[in-house]
Amino acid sequence: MIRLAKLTDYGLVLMTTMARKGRTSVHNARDLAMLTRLPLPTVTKVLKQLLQSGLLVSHRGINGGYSLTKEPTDVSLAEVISAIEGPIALTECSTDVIGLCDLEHSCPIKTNQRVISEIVRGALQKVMLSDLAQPAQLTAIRGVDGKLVPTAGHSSGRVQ
Amino acid sequence: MIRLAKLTDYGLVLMTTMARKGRTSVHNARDLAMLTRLPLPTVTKVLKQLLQSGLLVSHRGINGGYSLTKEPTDVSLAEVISAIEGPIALTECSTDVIGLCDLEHSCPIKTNQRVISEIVRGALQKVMLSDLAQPAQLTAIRGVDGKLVPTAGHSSGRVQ
DNA sequence: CAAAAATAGTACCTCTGCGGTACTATATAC
DNA sequence: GTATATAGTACCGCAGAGGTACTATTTTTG
Repeated sequence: MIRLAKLTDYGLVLMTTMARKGRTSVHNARDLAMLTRLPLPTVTKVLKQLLQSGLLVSHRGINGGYSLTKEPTDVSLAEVISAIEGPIALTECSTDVIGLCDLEHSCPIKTNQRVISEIVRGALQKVMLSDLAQPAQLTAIRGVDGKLVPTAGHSSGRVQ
Repeated sequence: MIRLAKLTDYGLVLMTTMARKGRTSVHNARDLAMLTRLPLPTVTKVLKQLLQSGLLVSHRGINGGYSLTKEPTDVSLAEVISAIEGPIALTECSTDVIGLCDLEHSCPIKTNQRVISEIVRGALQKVMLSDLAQPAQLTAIRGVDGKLVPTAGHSSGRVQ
């Protein structure tokens, strides 16, 4: 339902937790599992994915662990999300992969769906990890055009 | 992967197809299946869901069919999407249902995830069915703040 | 050098829910 | 009354998410 996968959610929790301690501090999987109250095997799995996407660096052996490769202010939610669940695309049609859809050549809204994906992706690129790490301060967010937009009661909601 | 379900995609195709013919024209399931090149059983299933959500009105018997309840300019993508797959929420935590998440009381980013969902939902509420029905004319879209934003090459994409 | 502690990588299993199909009931036009 | 359409329900198969287990590798420490 336009829903992030659970593992992605966990990834956001882990990245946020690490971001709070600063880029240079090292976190091992066990401690992160304790802090986040998530099961250890799941935590290690997600950390491996974040590592392979380059969002984390690892250090093995005793006193080893993970740390952020970039400052929390330089990591967007879009990066974290796509690190775990691949490219952000609201429909298969909006990826560049061909042959996935029978309607390939006749789909009437293909181009528009790319637009939709762009809008969502753009919104997620505007929110940084540092924004999530400081929940109390997030009362506004940069809109698609980069300007600040209040997050509460924003605009004409016709739906729900 | 932050992906619309196929059925939702079909819903958008069907609604767009109907929107092109205007609000008052009646479409039966068989013709819509032909037009969209989608399997008839699937088309009828989606139409039923759109009907129950109030986006369509139906007329039974010979010469029966479906038609839009509102003008295409008054139907947002958010409405169509939530009609088929329920409330737009990027994580279970951002719905109002409680008891879904073990972290309920300790989740460090719960409030922020609501914000993320709001941003995405807001973006989808800004795009109307009439925008999708006229693909060639959609070169800009209203941003989160309501201002027009070009859809091509817009802004600093750090990801992908 | 050996043991302990951490990550790296792979493989596997379970189970939800999406996607698709079939069937029956009901309403309407002629 | 018959043909044609929608209304509603129930069912099935399967991909993929979520979770687990096991082994290999690296590094610190005594």
